[in-house]
Amino acid sequence: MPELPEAERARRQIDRVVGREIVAVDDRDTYVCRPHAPGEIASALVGRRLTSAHRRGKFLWAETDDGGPDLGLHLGMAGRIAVDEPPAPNAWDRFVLEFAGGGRMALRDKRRLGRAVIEPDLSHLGPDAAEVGREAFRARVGRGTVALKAKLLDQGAIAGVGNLLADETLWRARLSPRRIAGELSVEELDHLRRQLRAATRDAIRQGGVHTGRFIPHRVRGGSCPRCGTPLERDTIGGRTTYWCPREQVG
DNA sequence: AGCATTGTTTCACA
DNA sequence: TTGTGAAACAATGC
Repeated sequence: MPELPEAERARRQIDRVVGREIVAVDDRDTYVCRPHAPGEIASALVGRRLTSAHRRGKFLWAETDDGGPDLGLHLGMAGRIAVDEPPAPNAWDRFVLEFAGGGRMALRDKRRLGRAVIEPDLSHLGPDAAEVGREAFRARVGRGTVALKAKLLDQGAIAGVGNLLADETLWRARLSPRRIAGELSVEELDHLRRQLRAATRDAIRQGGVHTGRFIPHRVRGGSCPRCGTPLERDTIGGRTTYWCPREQVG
């Protein structure tokens, strides 16, 4: 599920535990917690409190009190943040904070591609896709010879757009995913940015990227919800891509 | 059985 | 050096 909208909802969950004292940490999953050894994150956090929750693109982090280290979290392909919910039955809680008084916060992730890390490095991330300014968007997205779809997915260009949000945005903007990023006009780039912000805002408000106008039709045999044309399907930028060959031309 | 999957990193290659 | 594309990663669901 996790793209920018899901990550923002996860950030708000983390916000709920700000101020609580951490009394125990389960960091035994050495894949999710790599490169940390078991107990490393625990010893850095036990006794502290989270003081704030932040997000850039799909990456989450929380600051800690008394100059403690930041805790970085990523939802990977299937993760979510579960606050004060009973432990998952299938060992899907890959990383857990337990708080004084019995509450808990878990990174719940079937696929195990999520991450928990101390002092995360965000230097490779571009500006958040929901907040990037017009000039930065033009400069970062409107360059290069890669397909437009692939450019939207490049977290170093702008951060937060995943496969579904990219398809939803391109459909709203009526731009082909195959366009060359560096060949878009300034007008097209500004229009694309506006549609991206709208799609993102709607998805956050309505509960996830699934709730888009295009995504429900994004299946084999699906057709364009505006004009009824059967959707095209191909791999672009390494990801399965659906689009309307009639409206998203060129 | 085989394939696809809403993400990221690494590596080979032009 | 820069950019691009494929593969690997883990696990589940159809």
